[in-house]
Amino acid sequence: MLESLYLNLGQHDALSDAEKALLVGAMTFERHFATGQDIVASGSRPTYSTLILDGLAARYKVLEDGGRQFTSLQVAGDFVDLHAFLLKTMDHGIVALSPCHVVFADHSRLRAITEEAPHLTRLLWLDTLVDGAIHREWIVAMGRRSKTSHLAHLVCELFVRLQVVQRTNGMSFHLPLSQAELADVIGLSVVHMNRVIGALRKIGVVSWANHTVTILDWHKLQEIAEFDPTYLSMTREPR
Amino acid sequence: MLESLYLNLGQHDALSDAEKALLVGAMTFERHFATGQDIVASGSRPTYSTLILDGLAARYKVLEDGGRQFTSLQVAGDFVDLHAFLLKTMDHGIVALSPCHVVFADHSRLRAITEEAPHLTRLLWLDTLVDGAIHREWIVAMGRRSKTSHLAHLVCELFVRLQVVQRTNGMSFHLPLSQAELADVIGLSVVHMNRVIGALRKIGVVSWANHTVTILDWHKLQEIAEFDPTYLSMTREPR
DNA sequence: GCCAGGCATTAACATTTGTTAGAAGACGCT
DNA sequence: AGCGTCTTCTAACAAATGTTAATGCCTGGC
Repeated sequence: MLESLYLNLGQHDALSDAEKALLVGAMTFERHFATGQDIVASGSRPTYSTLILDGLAARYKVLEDGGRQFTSLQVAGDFVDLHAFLLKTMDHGIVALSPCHVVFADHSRLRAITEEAPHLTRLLWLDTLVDGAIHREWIVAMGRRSKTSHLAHLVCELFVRLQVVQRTNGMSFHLPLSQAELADVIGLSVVHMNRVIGALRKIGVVSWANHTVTILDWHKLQEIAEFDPTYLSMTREPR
Repeated sequence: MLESLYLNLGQHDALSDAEKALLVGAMTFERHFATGQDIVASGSRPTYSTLILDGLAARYKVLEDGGRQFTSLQVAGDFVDLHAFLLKTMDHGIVALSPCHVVFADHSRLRAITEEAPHLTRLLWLDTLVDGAIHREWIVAMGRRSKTSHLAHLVCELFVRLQVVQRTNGMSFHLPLSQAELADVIGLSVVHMNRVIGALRKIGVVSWANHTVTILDWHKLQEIAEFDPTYLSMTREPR
């Protein structure tokens, strides 16, 4: 059941069978969320962390004027709120952007892992560190890239992350985001989001229809995005 | 010597004397960096993590067109590259924005801490999680706040963080950043950065001269920024 | 005290991005 | 098939932000 988690953690360093067993042992019940449902509410103090088995979810904050900003996208194999294990209080919400199948890991059992399984603890820590690295890359994209480059970068990142957990299909992947939602990822108005998608299409590096993105020219896309996957730490080495 | 680190980690949960001793034991040599010097180079694979004892530093990335974006500001008591302990390869650089006094913690000794001191490990992990929370707040600011609000938010955040490590002076703090550097924090041109600072001054919530920021109206500043310090996890509770 | 260079500030203009509004298309429901 | 609703896409205009350039200020070196 935890295949996607093994793929995710395992891309950084080898996972032993004992460690896999500990992860399985940390899981409690499963649940399905419908598109648009909140998986974790802002301000809550969860006693479990949520692992996505399938689907797409996002962290977000809402401002007083109603503006919404997504701060991360989470795919299969991602813990959406592993940080809440130590941060305790959620300062943001997490919403399902597609039907999501998730499983909950008890904080008390995660704590036991930190007491007894140092290597696995480091891998879980690392998982949150990669989260941070992705955040930094997003900050760079928001601050200093053109919007076209930003979108191209997002496509590169999602493609690579989805590939790791075997959710790509050739050079295509499913991206169940409306343009309004995408605008809340990039930090744009819907109208301009539409212009930017149009620009990428016009250049001919991606086709984008029916919530399916197909990369037509990976090399050129990567060039536009200045995409360097180093920040995703995809090399397998002792950690 | 590690007072600022104790203040930083200790704001989240109590630190025992044994834990303080472990931290002291992890430290190797100290060093001073001049303003503008790189503390950690992008692409390097450090075998130690760097703790700031005094000074201001920043993580940054540089794009092909020469554009620079800071992804975080680091103050006394912050580990600037604790994440490199597990990420291994630096995907960004770290530069001193003022004269910096730092001390290096050996990765092998940090690793020993993860093997033997679970609670301290969780506190170090937490430190990197707060880093991530700050990143998310920056993403929200870049994507959905007005530039004035973004700057106000930054001032609020820095004031609170500096207060924790006792680097404020009443309602003032030292901010040794040129407007060009500040522009690389917010993601603006220098000219517009100047306009935005002018706007905050005009509203009368801060005075800003000689690299010293004085908050004249905290309540109003917080309101403009929609600043809610929850994300900094400043409550002391079992972790 | 004088000079050079960096920094802050302003102006004028160009470009990007947002807003409002509406038309056309897609999609589920009955 | 028909309907309503959400989504995509466009247009026209408004506002925010970037660019280039010039000015004056301040500070450190001589």
